[in-house]
Amino acid sequence: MVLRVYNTLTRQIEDFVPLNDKKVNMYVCGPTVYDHCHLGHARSYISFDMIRRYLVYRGYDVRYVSNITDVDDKIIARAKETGRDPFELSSRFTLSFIEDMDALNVLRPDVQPRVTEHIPEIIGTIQVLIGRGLAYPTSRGNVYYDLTRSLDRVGILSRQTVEGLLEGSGSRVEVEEDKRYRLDFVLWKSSSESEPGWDSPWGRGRPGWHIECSVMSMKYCAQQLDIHGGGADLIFPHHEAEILQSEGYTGLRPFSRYWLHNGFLTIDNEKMSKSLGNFFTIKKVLEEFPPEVIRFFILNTHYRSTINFSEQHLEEAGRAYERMANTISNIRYAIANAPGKGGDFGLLEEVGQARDSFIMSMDEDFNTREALANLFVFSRRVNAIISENSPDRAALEEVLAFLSEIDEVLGIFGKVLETHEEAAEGMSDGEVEAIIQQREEARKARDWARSDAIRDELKEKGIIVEDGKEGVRWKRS
RNA sequence: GCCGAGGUGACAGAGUGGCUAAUGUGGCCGCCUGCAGAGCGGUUUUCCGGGAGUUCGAAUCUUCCCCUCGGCACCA
Repeated sequence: MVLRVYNTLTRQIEDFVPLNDKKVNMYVCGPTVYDHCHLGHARSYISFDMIRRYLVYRGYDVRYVSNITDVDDKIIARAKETGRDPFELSSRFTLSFIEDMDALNVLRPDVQPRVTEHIPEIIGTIQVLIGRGLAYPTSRGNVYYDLTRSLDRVGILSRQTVEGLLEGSGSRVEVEEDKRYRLDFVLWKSSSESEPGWDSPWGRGRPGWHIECSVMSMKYCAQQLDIHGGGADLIFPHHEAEILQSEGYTGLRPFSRYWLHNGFLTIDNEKMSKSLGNFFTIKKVLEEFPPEVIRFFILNTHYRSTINFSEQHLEEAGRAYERMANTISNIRYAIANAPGKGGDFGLLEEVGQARDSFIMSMDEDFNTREALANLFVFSRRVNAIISENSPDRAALEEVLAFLSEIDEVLGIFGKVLETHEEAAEGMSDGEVEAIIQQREEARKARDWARSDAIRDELKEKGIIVEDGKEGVRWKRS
């Protein structure tokens, strides 16, 4: 079976063939840190995290680089508004971002370069572009990319036409007076005294928005990438500018073989925006929902589709997730009571089929939605086998091992799989067990009133008691 | 204006030429249970935006129409 991915460059699903056999160089545009990250960021980085994890699962040697843009006009503007130092602001939100990603179980990139630590490289790259006649400095200390040298490349990713752009952009964007051509984009921007800046051959200034990704991806990945990812909103102009800059610098085409873009996240069917007042930060949502549910919710829609967020949908996802988690806990209880021998009652075959269908779904452009649907089918069958038969321990452990195998990709079952009923504040496991023992005695005596009272009491303390065929089980809610 | 995505059961959301159109949530019924929970089974009447076409066969391809959403020079 071959992995197939949707390539924005060709607008088609293609076989995935890296430049270098099993080696994959992957670069994903990171955030501009001028505020806490929102759910849209979560969507994007969870998607690419999943893609990265799946590539590893399929045996690729992945180098994953994702930047942090820590100097930018938005940061400067926000710093001015709040009277803070721009660097203090950006480092604060960088930490916040990393905190959020850790919470969401997004694996850290192999390299996470910051723009402010790469100013010399950026200046060097711009110098080369000027040397090649692809960029020009102006008397005001700005440097622009000369788009008239690459008009044939405009729209290569975005499918925009020069005419369309000229028509559309004029009304919305103030044209910088020192630009030669209206569509030229800035590589280096001069800074005023009060703005952060670095010395350069063109005077004190800072990098333009697109150049940093070109520079850092080439430095830490390769001159030609296998995968370049980011949100769909970055297709134009950001990624197209990156293509022009990078290819202009290296002379190699294509800059990236595959361009992958995740779809938007909307709130109640509207774009998330501050003016609409429907702006959700990751931190805010984490206050109400566990991270694995947020992850499940996001993976429960194909990464390219628009995903519509609402509390209701997240609650629904929580219930669906619970179903999976219950299956895992059913398996564990079965293991605790399983005979050493006795056969697998078809479990091993189910595992084999589940693995095949997982790979089949994921191979088709990372169809996590279908993969999860298959997993629910698997889950139902396992539950049925467990409740009707008594498969032996080895078979049950095989099921658990499979779930933890695919969780290397999904990253949602960690808590349920790895920890036994985790220690919580209040009561120790022993104390809980002791109280449950009392209830067992009451049950034996058919004192249902007392038995139910104990169960209710424990529930108030966050302990859920369930009576099963094999005996009592309990968990912390 | 230009570019793009999409309209599938109560809701969410896969499927993109061919068995009774996944899966989850919700509703209803049943099994199990002292009860509850979890789980399992069943069920939720014509669910594929509309018309025309291609085809033995279309949610899936072509075409027209209607509607929704997004991008358009520093938003993941």
